[in-house]
Amino acid sequence: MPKLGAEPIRRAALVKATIETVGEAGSLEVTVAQIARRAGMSSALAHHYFGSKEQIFLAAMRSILTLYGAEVRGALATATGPEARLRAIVAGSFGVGSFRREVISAWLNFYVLSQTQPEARRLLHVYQRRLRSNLRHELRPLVGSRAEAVARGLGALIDGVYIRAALAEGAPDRRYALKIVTEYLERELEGKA
Amino acid sequence: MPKLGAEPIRRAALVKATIETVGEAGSLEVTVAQIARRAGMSSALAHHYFGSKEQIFLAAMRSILTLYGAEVRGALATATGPEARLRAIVAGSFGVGSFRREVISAWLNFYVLSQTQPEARRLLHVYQRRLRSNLRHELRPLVGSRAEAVARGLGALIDGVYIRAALAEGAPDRRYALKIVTEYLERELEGKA
DNA sequence: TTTTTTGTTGATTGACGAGTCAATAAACTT
DNA sequence: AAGTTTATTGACTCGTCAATCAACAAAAAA
Repeated sequence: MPKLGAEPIRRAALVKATIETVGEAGSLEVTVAQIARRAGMSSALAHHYFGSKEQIFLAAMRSILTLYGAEVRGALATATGPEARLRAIVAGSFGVGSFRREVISAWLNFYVLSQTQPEARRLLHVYQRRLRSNLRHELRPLVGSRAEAVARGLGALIDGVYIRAALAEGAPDRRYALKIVTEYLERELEGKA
Repeated sequence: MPKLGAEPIRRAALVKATIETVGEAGSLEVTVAQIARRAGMSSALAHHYFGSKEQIFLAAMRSILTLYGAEVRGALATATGPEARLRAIVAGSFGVGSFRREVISAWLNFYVLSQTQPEARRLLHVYQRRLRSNLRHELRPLVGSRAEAVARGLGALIDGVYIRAALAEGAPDRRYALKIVTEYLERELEGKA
């Protein structure tokens, strides 16, 4: 029963289902059929819209990165001054949308995918660069020449906290994650002014 | 042509080949046949000694974690005093044996495996706890009540630096990795004494 | 109303890969 | 010498899964 204009809805449903399925399975070794079933359609339809499993994964990854970017931008919107903006970037990185079990787990898996998949790698690089550039920009007036190193450290720490959250049992603790990264930031800023 | 006492040699060869294969492929989706070929034997023999692919992976993971532990202990052997010991732990974490392309990549993949595989998870937990406990122990006299938080931060940062190295192209830069983590440590220690 | 476009799926294909097995052979035991 | 244990592999089984296809249905266009 074709309701026209199904394509965008189907695609979105598949992307959502992919993140959930990969997140729950904790692995990319999920079948297109599993994803499709969760999204309420046949695997044939999933192939019809995305062409291949690879493309489904890439779409899911884009979705995660877009969500992440949106949360950072959202947090940044109301922040003025370098320190506030740095805090906003960090807070945005642990936003309620991104810092969720399945999303974290899916993110980790897509991270691994980036080792093999050129396009996945590209996507990840774009976001890493953007984050580092944002951090560096706000850090410059506060820590001068150390900006680059601190930006890299913060980036790595954020990744590290994510990866650990992926392995921890129970719901990931946003507050605690935030605290760790924020304290790092504060230590680095201490000798400022 | 059975040379007796082949078992330990074969097992070691398979473990080594597994790390190399997984590291190069950047994925756990490698076949037992690939691993076995690289180790110079048939896939049947690999199954004969390990029983299953899963067991092969676990053996490889144990090997990585054992190597890591050995490097940390090695660095610790000559260090006296909390600060020197902390530096040793960090340095050991980026030892020449562990902080190598294939090993890092394999490590990342086994990390992901830990989301699914109970035994892999257990192994990782053991090592994470040991690291944190070591760090905490040396941190206590230096930062007091902050020891726990700093230990967690350091652990996460080390993981984060590893994970980023997995994605970076070219040979991983030990010196730079070490610098980032060491500086974090120094900042935390600054207000000491 | 015929035709085209869009949506949808069950069934099938084709490849691949983990794990098993039977067979072969060299060494070691009795 | 006969029997047992250890080493080793080619061939095979069996399941799984990505991807394709033929076919059907409803809406839109002609």
